[in-house]
This record gives sequence, structure tokens and C-alpha cells, in this order.
Amino acid sequence: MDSRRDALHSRVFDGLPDTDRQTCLAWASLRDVPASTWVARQGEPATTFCLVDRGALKLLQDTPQGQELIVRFVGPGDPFGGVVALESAPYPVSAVTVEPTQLFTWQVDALRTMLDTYPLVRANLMREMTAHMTDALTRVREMTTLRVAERLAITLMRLARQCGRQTPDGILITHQLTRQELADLIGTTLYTVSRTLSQWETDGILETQKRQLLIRDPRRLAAQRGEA
Amino acid sequence: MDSRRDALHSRVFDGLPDTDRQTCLAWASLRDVPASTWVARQGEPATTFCLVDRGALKLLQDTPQGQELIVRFVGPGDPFGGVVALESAPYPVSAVTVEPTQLFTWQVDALRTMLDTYPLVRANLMREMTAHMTDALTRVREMTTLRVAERLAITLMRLARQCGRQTPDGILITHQLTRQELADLIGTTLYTVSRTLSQWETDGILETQKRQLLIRDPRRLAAQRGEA
DNA sequence: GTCCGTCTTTGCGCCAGCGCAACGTTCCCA
DNA sequence: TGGGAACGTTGCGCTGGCGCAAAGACGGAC
Repeated sequence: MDSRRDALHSRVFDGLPDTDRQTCLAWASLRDVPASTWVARQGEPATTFCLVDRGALKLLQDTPQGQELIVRFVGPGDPFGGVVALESAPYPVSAVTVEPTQLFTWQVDALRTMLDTYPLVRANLMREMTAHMTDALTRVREMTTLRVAERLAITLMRLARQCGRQTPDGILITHQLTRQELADLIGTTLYTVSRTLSQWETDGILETQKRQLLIRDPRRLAAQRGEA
Repeated sequence: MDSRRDALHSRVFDGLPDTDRQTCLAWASLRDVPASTWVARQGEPATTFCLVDRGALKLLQDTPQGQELIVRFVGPGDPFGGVVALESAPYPVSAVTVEPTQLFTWQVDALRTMLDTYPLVRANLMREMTAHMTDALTRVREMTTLRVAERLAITLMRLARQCGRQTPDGILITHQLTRQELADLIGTTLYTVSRTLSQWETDGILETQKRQLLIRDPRRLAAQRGEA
């Protein structure tokens, strides 16, 4: 097993020695998934637990009306579907790859084996879930109490933390997000996102490079969450 | 132990024979809490697991700006703080009693004992948590994609299911909710809630009786989620 | 009763954000 | 190297919902 695998350094293995991490990965199978492929569909019974090694998933909830809301991105080292698979509950979200992606996948039996053998992994998984719970509640609050510009600023800062790369000119958000996707993330329209980003661009706070966002002045962006 | 206790029939004890439920409750202590009393504060490390026996809690998330958003109500038989207490994670929400309330409370040790003795209870707790996770995501979606009237209609239907009592004239929501609290639930202002309810009252869909809501025509209320 | 605090209703002006339409821009692929 | 599709920008009119203000309705305390 390649020791440079990002999955080996996942938070779900926190506190485990390397050999035990290898054992865990051995219970999984490694899948190679092309871009824009469905990995899970909302409502289907969860049968597998996934850990992203390379690439990224986009989690979304689709509405009865056909709109979709992006819940979050799942990057290298991030788990997906852990607790629901244990309960064979339905997936609360759909998952789709945003780029070619390598996934470790555990079937329910393998997952049980792993969690029973290493209770630490179970604790880590639960911690992960409580964190997502808190995130979801925080997001409900933000959605209902903040204006669009504030929500957008917060979301960009969050993305910068999750998948930003420091460059001489600022923080580059490596995902290629369309205006529509940003709108789906914060619950607005692509028009408003475009207008707000344009304004910030003329203010010198950020700029768009090859469909990626470069945050030139993170402090001024952060300052957008609270005034205006 | 009084066999008419609502806590005995909680979903967290699903699948357990009565004697084992009694054992579980014996590990807890019974607290009597007056109305409008804080049971947990957001951000504090969780030390106890609670199960409501009589009365009700209101869970809320407070914003940095001092507004508050109601997350949900916790009624008889509903658990609170289960997973966070295990992780000694901080409470993601604050909890306050809305009426005189009786609670069973487990300290971390007692909780561990209970979950290790009855793995079924652990599974039930996890199921409870995944359900709340799904709820939270559903709410994010509703908040961002639906209009105020639609959100209000959905919320009232949900409350009716949770704590509604069938009467000859319709479904009575037993909680005494102020307009401000309804607004905090759906992320709007008390003015808009008042106006919307007034409209529905003139339409004959519902009426207010002694600060309680009586839903006269649930089908027409349900129909408000989708048109208008 | 009657007083006071809390909750509710409603008129009115205002603005953030929506959404159509039309026009640029970028990227992919042959 | 072009041509088409997908994505981005921006002007403009419209409206849902906000929020102040002022007046009414309720309810508990004594």
C-alpha cells in the first residue's frame, strides 16, 4: 500500500499507528471513478462507507422542484456515509464526483469489522458526524440571518480554508466553481453571485483566474461578513 | 419506578424489554426544572445526556449578533445531548425549558455504562442522530429555496405532527408559541409571520385560541407549500 | 375591578435580491 | 483555426419581505 495515500492520513484514523491504518485500508476496495459520476443517490439505502483518496465529491440535496443545494465538498482524507451505512439508513444527500476520483469503499460487513476492531475509528467517525451536525445548524442560522454578500464571504473563506492554496498573490481556491454552484451553496441566484463578485473584483478584494477564484485580500473579504 | 413515565417509552429504548428500560432509568437521576431555565448552553462542554419525561425543551442557536434561531423542540420521550456527551464535545445548541419540566439525566460514566450494557440503545441513539442530521439538511434546503409562507406552512405541519392534538375543530398545536418564536423557527420577522397567519385566519385555514394555534383545514395549509 | 407588561395587528415606505434578456467571454474539440 | 456550447456579465423593472410606528388585545398581579 502506497504510504503517500491521502486516505492514510485521514482524521478518521487519528490516534492509530500506521500499520493499523494499513489494515483498515486492506478491508476496503479502491475504486477509480471518472468525473461527474454519481457515487450515491439521496434516498437510496446506504450500503457503503467511502473515504476519498484523490479527487473530490460534491454532496447535494435535491428538492422536489428539481433545484439542488450543495451541502459540502468531500476532499482527500474526508469520509462519506459512515454512520448511515452502519444504520443502513437512506443517504440524506446525493454524491457526485467533480473530477476523476479515487475512493476507498467499505461494505457494511467490512465497516463493522473495522469499527469493532478499532473503537478509536468509531469515536473518530462520531466526532466527524457531530462536527457536520454543528456545521449544518450553523448554516441554517447563517442562511436565515445573513444577507447574500455576507453568506458568500463566509462561504469563500470556508472554501479557502478547506481547499485553498497559498500563492504569492493570495489564496487560490482550487475547485472550479461555476457561479451557479456558488449560488447553490449559499441559496441565491447566479446573477446575484456574479454581481457581488464583480463588485469585489473592482474593489481589489479578489479576482477570477481561469474559472478559479484568487482571494487577494482575505482580511477585507472577511470584513464583508458583518457590515454592508 | 412509575410505569406511566413517558421516558420509558422513548424511541431510544426501542427493542428493549421493560425491565431493561427500568435499569437504564435507574442509572439516571430525575431532575425537576422550572420553566424558562437553561439546561445547556451552546459552546459549553457536554457533560450530561438528557431524556425529557414531562414538559419540553427549546433548542436554540444564538448568533454573534445576539439573534437566536430555534432549532427544534424536545418533548416527552425525546433525548438530548447523547452523542456530544460521549465525545465530551461542546453543545452545538443551547437548551431552555419552555414549561416546568422533568428530565432524566445521565452523567458521562452512567451513559457509557448504559451504552456498553445495551448496544441497542447506542444504535437507537445513532439512528436518532442521523435523523436529526437529515432534518438539519432538509431545513437548510427549505430555508434557501422556499418562500416565507411555504416555510411557515411546512413548519406548522411539522409541529402539528410532533405536538398536535386532534380536536373536533381541527389539530391544536399545544405549544404556546409567540409570533417572534415562529419567526425564529423559520428565519423571518414577527411582522411577516403575523401578516401571513392573519391571511390564513381570514381564509378559514386556521385560528388562534388563547395563544395556541388551531389548524382547521390541514389540507389547505399543506397546499400552501408549493404555490402562492 | 384596573394597571402594566407582553404580545399582536396593520399601515406604509423602502430596498435587497430576483429574473428576464441581451450581449461578452472562455474553453473545448475537430 | 474556427465554430459552437457553456459560462459570465450587466441593465432594468418588479416584488417579497423588512422594519418602524402606532394602536389594539390579552393576561397576570394585587
